[in-house]
Amino acid sequence: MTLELPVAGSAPAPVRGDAARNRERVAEAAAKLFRECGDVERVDMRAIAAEAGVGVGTLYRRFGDKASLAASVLDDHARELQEAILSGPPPLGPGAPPEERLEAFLRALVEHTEKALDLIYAVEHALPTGRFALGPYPAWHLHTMVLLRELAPHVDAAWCADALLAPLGSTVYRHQRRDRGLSPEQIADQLTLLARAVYGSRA
Amino acid sequence: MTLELPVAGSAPAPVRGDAARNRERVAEAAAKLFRECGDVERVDMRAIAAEAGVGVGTLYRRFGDKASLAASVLDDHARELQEAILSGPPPLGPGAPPEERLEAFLRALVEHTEKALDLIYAVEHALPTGRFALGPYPAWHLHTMVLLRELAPHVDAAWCADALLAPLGSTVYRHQRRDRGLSPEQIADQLTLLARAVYGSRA
DNA sequence: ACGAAACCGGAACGTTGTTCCGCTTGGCGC
DNA sequence: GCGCCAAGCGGAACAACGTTCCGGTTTCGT
Repeated sequence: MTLELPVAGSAPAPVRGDAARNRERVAEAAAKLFRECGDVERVDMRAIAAEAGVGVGTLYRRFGDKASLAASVLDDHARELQEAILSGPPPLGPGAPPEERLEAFLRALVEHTEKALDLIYAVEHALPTGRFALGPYPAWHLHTMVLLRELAPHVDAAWCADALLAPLGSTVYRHQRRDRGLSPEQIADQLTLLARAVYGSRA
Repeated sequence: MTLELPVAGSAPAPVRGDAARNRERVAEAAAKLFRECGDVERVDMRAIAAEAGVGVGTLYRRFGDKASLAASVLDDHARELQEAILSGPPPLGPGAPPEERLEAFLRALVEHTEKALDLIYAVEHALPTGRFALGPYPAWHLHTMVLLRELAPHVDAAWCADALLAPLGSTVYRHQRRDRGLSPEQIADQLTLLARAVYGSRA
């Protein structure tokens, strides 16, 4: 996550090779078990340690506590999408007109949610603040807000961005997929229609 | 929650007076502690028992487990709103045109969420399925869906109902109130605008 | 008033997140 | 190549939690 930039006057805090290797192993083991079990709370820290082939102390030295481990796992998964938005090819990346970028973004977000639903659901449920505080949400909200401001200066972009992203929260998405039987394509289509209704409306 | 309907051929299972009294006490104590603490997981069952003046065994005999206790507390709080919708005076109850009923419903839901936010947040966060499975959500979704079908036959009413109710999930609402600094009135206004955009749009 | 059935309290059990400490190991200066 | 030592390691130990269990007590129809 952080790049370990050396700060003037302080020791750069070099990371030992085995520590980095173990961190990787733990992150992978945690992601696997969270996904398999479907609920972070039902995954034992001892089980993660065993799966990774390390002791429990190592988990706590690298990640602090269980919630931080979960959060770290979550934004490992989101980084790819993040980079595609910031510097990838249009229409997801910069360069396309706002309507196309917004639609591409919403569809990419549906795809991302679909691909890692169990993991996202498991982690979001365990975080004390839901999805808003940590991880990729602030960036997604900002992106949506900027595009909405171009498309519809007359609406409250901050609120509408939350409202557009709310159906992609893991609990809502999961409910629509499992209980209502909707396909990812149907959800993406509906979401696109909702977005158009928002910026097509006149206050 | 259930009405203890007597089944043909079985004893009606009379409820002893002290049992009913204790059930009431436990529900009140749990609601108080959930609200004060802001997170179900951080409230000890022993603390609820002590606050209610009973033993922990009584909690489990009446409510089965912690999640059921939390769920029970939650729909005690929602029953009032539920009845106002089904048989109260217009525009919340039957008799008003659909646009007015929908708007009144959304505003009432904002008010309800605002009044019991800490409790709702605490309980929803502890439930394994979020808010969808138990409690009042199915009724609210159905109500919204029926009204939307009258107002906008061209949209997917089931999906749009979820989308309209999603910003009222306790995590989203809490985020908007606390982190974004919006007032309940602003949220209700924005939600109303969103609803109008939905049924005012032409597919 | 009396007896049976239902109910009560709280000690006890198993599981979990987290801490702690003695031993091990990797990387740098020589 | 080698030794030093801070950083890292494993896993036993601790505290807190949800839940179960059982001997004594209370309620209510008769």
